[in-house]
This record gives sequence, structure tokens and C-alpha cells, in this order.
Amino acid sequence: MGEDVNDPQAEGFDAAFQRTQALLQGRQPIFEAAFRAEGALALADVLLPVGRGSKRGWRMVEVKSSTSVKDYHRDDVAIQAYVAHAAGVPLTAIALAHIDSSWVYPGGGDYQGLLLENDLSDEAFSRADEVRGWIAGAQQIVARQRAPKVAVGKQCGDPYECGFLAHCQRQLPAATHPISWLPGRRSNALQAHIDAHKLTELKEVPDALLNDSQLRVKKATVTGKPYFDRQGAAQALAAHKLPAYFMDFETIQFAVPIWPGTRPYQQIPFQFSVHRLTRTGKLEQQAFLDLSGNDPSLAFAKALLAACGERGPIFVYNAGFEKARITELAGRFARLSESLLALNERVVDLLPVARAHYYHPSQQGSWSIKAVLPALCPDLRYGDLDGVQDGGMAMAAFQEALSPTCSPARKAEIERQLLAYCALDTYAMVRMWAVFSGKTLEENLV
DNA sequence: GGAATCGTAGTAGGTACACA
DNA sequence: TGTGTACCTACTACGATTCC
Repeated sequence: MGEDVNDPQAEGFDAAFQRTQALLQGRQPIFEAAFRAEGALALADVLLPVGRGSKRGWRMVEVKSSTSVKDYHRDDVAIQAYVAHAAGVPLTAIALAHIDSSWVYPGGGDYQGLLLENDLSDEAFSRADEVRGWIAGAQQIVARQRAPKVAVGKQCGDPYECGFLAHCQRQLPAATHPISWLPGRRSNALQAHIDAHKLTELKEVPDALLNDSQLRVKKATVTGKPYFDRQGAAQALAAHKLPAYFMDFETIQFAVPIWPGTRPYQQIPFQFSVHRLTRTGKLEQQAFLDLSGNDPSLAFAKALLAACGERGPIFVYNAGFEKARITELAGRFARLSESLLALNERVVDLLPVARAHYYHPSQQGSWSIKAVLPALCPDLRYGDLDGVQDGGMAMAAFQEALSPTCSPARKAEIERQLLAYCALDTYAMVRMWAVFSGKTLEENLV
């Protein structure tokens, strides 16, 4: 067993430094060790004792929840190594451990193989001068008591959002229709023009530099008039006859898998909603939600097959997501594989139809269903939902419901919120289908 | 005829955006 | 935090054209 310095932010940095110094006299692994030197501080995830006698030292391991080594991890490790060295810690090696997303949890609490270690000792130790420069630069800024003159840009949010971003953005004039609403990638020529002329407003961008969808966004935004190619949308959907199904999944993912046979960050479906629209215009809904805490995958797959029937298009929004989940379920459950893959053959994506044939200025450059729905069906609002209002909140609510500390009353509340959210997603697709198809849901649709 | 240039097509890699 | 798809760019290969 190792020694834990405790959460340094909770116990106070001074106490953490002192406890780290005391633990460094021993030979037990140390977690959350804290160092300071030359006006900088560092917190090491794990310190492991290595060597004997005069060769005694410590090996540092930084543990990251990502699935690969990122450049900013390398910078992080270089800083940790520098501060630890400067603080007098005899560091012999430093490694970065990250999650292996191809590893499958065998169960029984056996997590051997979850983490992959990369030795970055040579690289980290060779960057001492660079790190010294970073620290000196930061200290100069603090000493001057004046913010550096750096334009707001990509570096402000990548890899993490800067704590001063809101402050810096307040200094900029607010655009009425910002260029950031342009969808997709900007060509080099477009970006060069924007930079050269310091453009902020969409209306200032020359049409000739925009692709089709960017041009559509600009025109709708500047004129305030929605774009709707009714004929094109109806044509795109005409081939898909009723009865039709409208399907949406909610999934959960764990960096550290809890169910045997699953991988880190694997999207595991725990809930679906399916609306069925018959030829006579009758609308029915079926739902599945498993809050038992057991792996919901098999029950989910069986219930989905029962809900989707044998024939008829299955409309989804952004089909890649649901189809990938179905393919994964087919891979896990051989007996259901053929039936599940047959569902994928019936899937029809509404996202490309929306992208190609509809745009409302309120979408602000996005065709996410959360952006399209308020424009297309103003009476349907995700904001009116109680609690869960998007996929991320659904995931968090599901995790809360699985927690042993979640009360039965709270679990029931979460269940109600999840069912309402997922049902709205599929009902939204029904309404979207009706608008694009030029149908009214009250009519006999035969 | 050979070299240089241009346009097109295919491919690989990176990025943005959709979903959770 | 992940994955999948679409789009853009850069690169390469190839054929057609132009020039010497």
C-alpha cells in the first residue's frame, strides 16, 4: 500500500508540501505528491521508489484519462520533471500512463492492462531550459501586473479553456452576426481574407469565398429569412413509406469499465425511445430504460428488436451514432446479430436532409437537432424539460441513478426525466419528418 | 521528342461537428 | 472524454497540352 498526501487543494498546499517531504524519507509509493521550486508548483499522480543504496530514487507516473499521449501531456510531464528536480527529488524516470481503449474488462475487479505506460524520461529531462523559460515568462507577467497583449484565438480554448477567456472577450466589440456562425471548415483563402481585413461580421464575407452551405447560412442570416427547399426535402423522403419508426438512443461510457466484456469509453446504450407512425397517422411510442445497475446491453438489444418491427424505415438524426451502437451490439450477441444488422439496413438519416434543404437564422450555423427543432417546431422546446435536456445530462443522470447513495425518490425522478427527454427526441423527429414531407400528422397518411 | 506546365482524380491526414 | 462522417488541404500520379 502507498501513502496518499490527500487532495492538496483540500488540505492546503503548505500541508501537502510538508507531508510530501516527510513521505520522501520513506520507501512507499506516494500518491498526489506536491512539490514547489523556483516559484512553481507541481502535483505528481504517483511516485514509486526505485533502486537501492546510493542509487535510490523515484520514478514518477502521470496518469491521464485520455487514450493517447497528447502534446500538452508532454509539456505537462516536462514541467513535473523540472519542478521535482528543482525541489531536490532524485527523479530517475518519468512516465505517462493513459487508457488503452482497445482493452476489454474481463470482470472480477481485474484491471491489469487498462493503462498503457509511455516512458518520457529522456524527452522530459532534456527540456529543462524550455521549462525554465516558461516559468520565467509567467513570472514576468505577474510582476508587471499587466495582461499580455495576445489576440483571442484557438489557443484560448485548446486543449483547455483559459480562465481569462471571458475577460478577454469582453474587450472585443460584439458582432451582430459573428463569422463563427459559418459552418464547417473555412478554406485557406477565406481565413486569409478574414484575417487580412479583420472581419467580424458575416455580411462582410465575400460570397465567392464561401461553399454552398456557408453561403446559405450567410444569406439567411443577413436577410433574416429562413431557407427551406420544400420540394427537395419532400423528394429526399418520398421513397420511404409508412409505417415508419423514429429512433433515438441514450448511452453511457466509463473510462474504467464496470461491466465485463466492455471497453473503456465504449458507448453502452441504456435507453431508447421509438415512435411508430402508421399509415393511418396513428402515433405510438415504446421506450426502454434500465436503471438496475447491471449491463443493460442484452435487454436493450432484445427490446429494440421488438420495438422496431420487421419492415419500414427507421428515421434517426445523425445515423452514424445509432448504427455504430447497433453494430457493436451485433458483435457482442451472436444470436441477435443478423436481426440487429437488418435494422441498420432500414435506418434513414434526417440530418443530411435538414442540412441540404433547411436553415433558419436562429440555428447560428448548427444543424444539431437541438438547433433545428426550435426553428422548425417552436412549440417543442428542450428548455421546457425538467432536469435532463441533452445527451450529456442524460449520461450524468444515469450515473447518478446507479450510485448507491441515490435515494429511491431521486431515482424515480431521474427515470421520469430520462424517459421524457428521450421521448421528446423521437417525437421531434416525427414532427421534423412531417414538415419536410409536407404532411400533417392529423391526416390519414395512406 | 523531351521537358515543363496544367488540370484532374485519388488518397491520406487533419479538423469540425454531429451524437452520447 | 469517445467515435463516425463530411469536408478541406496537401500530396502524388497521370495524361493532355504547350513550348523549345
